[in-house]
Amino acid sequence: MPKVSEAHVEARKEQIVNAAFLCFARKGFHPTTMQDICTEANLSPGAVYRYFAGKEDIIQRACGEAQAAQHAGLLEEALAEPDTRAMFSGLASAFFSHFDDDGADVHNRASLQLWAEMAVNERVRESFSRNPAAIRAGLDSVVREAQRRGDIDAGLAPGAFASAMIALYEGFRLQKAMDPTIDTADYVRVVAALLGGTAWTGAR
Amino acid sequence: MPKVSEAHVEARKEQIVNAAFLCFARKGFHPTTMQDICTEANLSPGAVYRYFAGKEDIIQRACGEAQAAQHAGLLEEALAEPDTRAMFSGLASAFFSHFDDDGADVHNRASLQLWAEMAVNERVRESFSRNPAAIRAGLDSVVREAQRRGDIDAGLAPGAFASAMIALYEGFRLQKAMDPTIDTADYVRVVAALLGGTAWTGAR
Amino acid sequence: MPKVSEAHVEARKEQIVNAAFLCFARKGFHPTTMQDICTEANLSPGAVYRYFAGKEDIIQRACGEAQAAQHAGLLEEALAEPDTRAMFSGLASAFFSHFDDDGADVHNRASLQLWAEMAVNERVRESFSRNPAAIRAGLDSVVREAQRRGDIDAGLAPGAFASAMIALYEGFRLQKAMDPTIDTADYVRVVAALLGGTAWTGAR
Amino acid sequence: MPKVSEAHVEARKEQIVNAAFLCFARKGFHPTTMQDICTEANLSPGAVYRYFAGKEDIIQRACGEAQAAQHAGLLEEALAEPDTRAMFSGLASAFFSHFDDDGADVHNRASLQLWAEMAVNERVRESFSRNPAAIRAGLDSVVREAQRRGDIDAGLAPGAFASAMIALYEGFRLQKAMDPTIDTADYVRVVAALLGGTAWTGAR
DNA sequence: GATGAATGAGATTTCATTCAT
DNA sequence: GATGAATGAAATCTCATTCAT
Repeated sequence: MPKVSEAHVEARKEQIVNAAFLCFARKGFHPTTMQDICTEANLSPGAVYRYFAGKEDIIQRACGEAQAAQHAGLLEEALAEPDTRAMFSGLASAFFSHFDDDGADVHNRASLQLWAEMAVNERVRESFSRNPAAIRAGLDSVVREAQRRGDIDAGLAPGAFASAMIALYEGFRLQKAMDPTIDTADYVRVVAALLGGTAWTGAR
Repeated sequence: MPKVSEAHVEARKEQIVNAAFLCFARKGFHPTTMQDICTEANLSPGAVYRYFAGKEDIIQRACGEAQAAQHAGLLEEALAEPDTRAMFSGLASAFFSHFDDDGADVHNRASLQLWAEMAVNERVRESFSRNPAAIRAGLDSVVREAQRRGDIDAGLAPGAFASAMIALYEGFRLQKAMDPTIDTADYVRVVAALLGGTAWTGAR
Repeated sequence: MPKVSEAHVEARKEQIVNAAFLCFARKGFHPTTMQDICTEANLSPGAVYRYFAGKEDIIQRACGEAQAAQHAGLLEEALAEPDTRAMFSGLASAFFSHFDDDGADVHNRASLQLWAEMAVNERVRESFSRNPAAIRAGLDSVVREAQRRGDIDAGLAPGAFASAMIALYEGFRLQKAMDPTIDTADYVRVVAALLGGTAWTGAR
Repeated sequence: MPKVSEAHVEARKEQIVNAAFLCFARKGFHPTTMQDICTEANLSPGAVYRYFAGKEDIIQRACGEAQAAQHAGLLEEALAEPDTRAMFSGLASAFFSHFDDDGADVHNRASLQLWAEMAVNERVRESFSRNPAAIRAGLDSVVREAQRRGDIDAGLAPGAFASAMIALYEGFRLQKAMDPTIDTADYVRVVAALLGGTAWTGAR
């Protein structure tokens, strides 16, 4: 009896969060009304409030969803790759592989809402800084390893280099959110070339 | 009648937009109330409505402000620089020079709000896509020039390269908005090195 | 879902319109606030807005109510009466029969508000000119019939005669709205006498 | 010095009241804003408040204007006419003579606003019941005189007869306010015929 | 568990009125 | 005297949340 219930509860929560996620991507957090979410989820307000304490709560959960794709796991894999260029281009491929999925633009727009909210809402910022921090730490290790191997200029600050990698990732998402027709493959090639030192063909 | 007005009206609008800008950076567009703006501007609601038709109108003007710094003029200057590396590092310095100004973090947070709003609000998107488009076009020219000189791999799509440059810029702003203590100088060095081909020190 | 709704919705709308009607009669359309209506209806603002789109919408419905009494049906009955005098006095009795009902003065004052609004508000005028037009057409037929029978001077314009009948009706309402103590029975006698040619006792 | 001033003051008041009158006829009392009046009068709010204590005050004065035409003087003249029919038709002509003047429809619509306001606003009602009362009294005398002469059925209540005369007057104005194209001359003929006993051509 | 009608605080906006210039 | 910018109370309307059924 509790087992069924538990599954049911999770299913309902999922249903609501998905609906909310869609609404947020469409209108942003604040312009989205509870009614919007209820309508999208085919549920009554009362039902929604059985599963979530309030709008804030739903935003939190939906934001978690928005971040879910950014699995830090990739980074450990990357470190195992002995060829630095392969490591970088592998990372680029892995990170950008979802950008042409179905619904990726929904995800990108929602992600933007999350960034904006984090900039402004302490609670959300605290909730969601853990994952980015982990990724940043992972990238940091990757950069240090590349420097240790002598492939990346040891004079560059590893943290700043990691920032640049994050910027290449999130900054592209920004642009995709504005115009989903931008070509991802071309972009990935540029990123791999920049990191792998093959973009520059002039004099060293 | 016109004696006081002309200048006075502009001053008042400025005053209100500045107040709004601050509020937006603090709370985001939608959670900011007219009352917040009035309080910040030390003005009554009636006074604000003498100068702006409504909240939407203020958002528009404040967004304009948020973009103002992104002067396309720099790009024409850059094209005149014969040394490609100098061109890139000049651009990087110029673009990032405002990131440690007083109030830069306010600007960054507000900028994030604008991105989020653009993703979601057709009107705002239309109003503000012109400037980014101009910058993108300018960067495109810069990249093509670098390829013509043989300094950048001609096999890379210039538009994608421009996207990467924008990502390095906006993606850093994202991170600064979350954590203003990130070091800008280190970051600029990394960007210049990536673009100028000096980051990679391994085998070509 | 439909079980309660159907009837309940209508009942609520009725309740709100009745409350509004009372308020309008007391203070006029524009000085009546939504809060007045809510208080009178013992409902919260949110509840009222579930049933009506706004104040304008309520005014429309309340105006419909204000007109409801003016049933064009009477006129067809009247045409069937072969004696012209009986026809006129029957009409007079029927039309004025509601003037001493409970709440008639509320109705009269509200009616006045409607006239004033119609004079000034295109939308309301368009919504409510249909019923008066029908009544005018009906009276026109009545007058023509009386002329055909030779009881009313054929040289008089039927439309103008109909106007006079309307004036005797609405003009009395005006006076009742100002002073509800005016005697209706006396007035009906005068109207019947004027129309039936028995008021004048001098030389023909 | 005080003489010029006084004339000036009166001229300004006139100017403002006229502007207000026009606005009231266009939009009604309450929807008309002070700004509307100022604009129409080509005056600033400050100037208007020098001459009137507030909106209420202007409404009062404008209402006075709306009534001004209804000069009780006509009634004394009427009593002097020895022929009752001539008396009635003279009154009708006199009373309705202004209905085709330039600006009569403005006046009619404004008049309607006044009636509506009187029904609802004690202060206005008190201010403006004097004139109608005088007219009613005058008409009463006229009716009694006609009854004394044997021309009007002595069994009819004189007050009710007077009410009918007022109704024929104000009720027509109502209709003119809705549709200014209604023919006045035709209507006056009907009124004179009704009162003078010539409308009924059937058996006595 | 689910529903959706109801609540009521609070947001945006208007406008009569004042007052420094 | 005149101006019109500024005030701020009040009006309309929205929406997160509750609760009887």
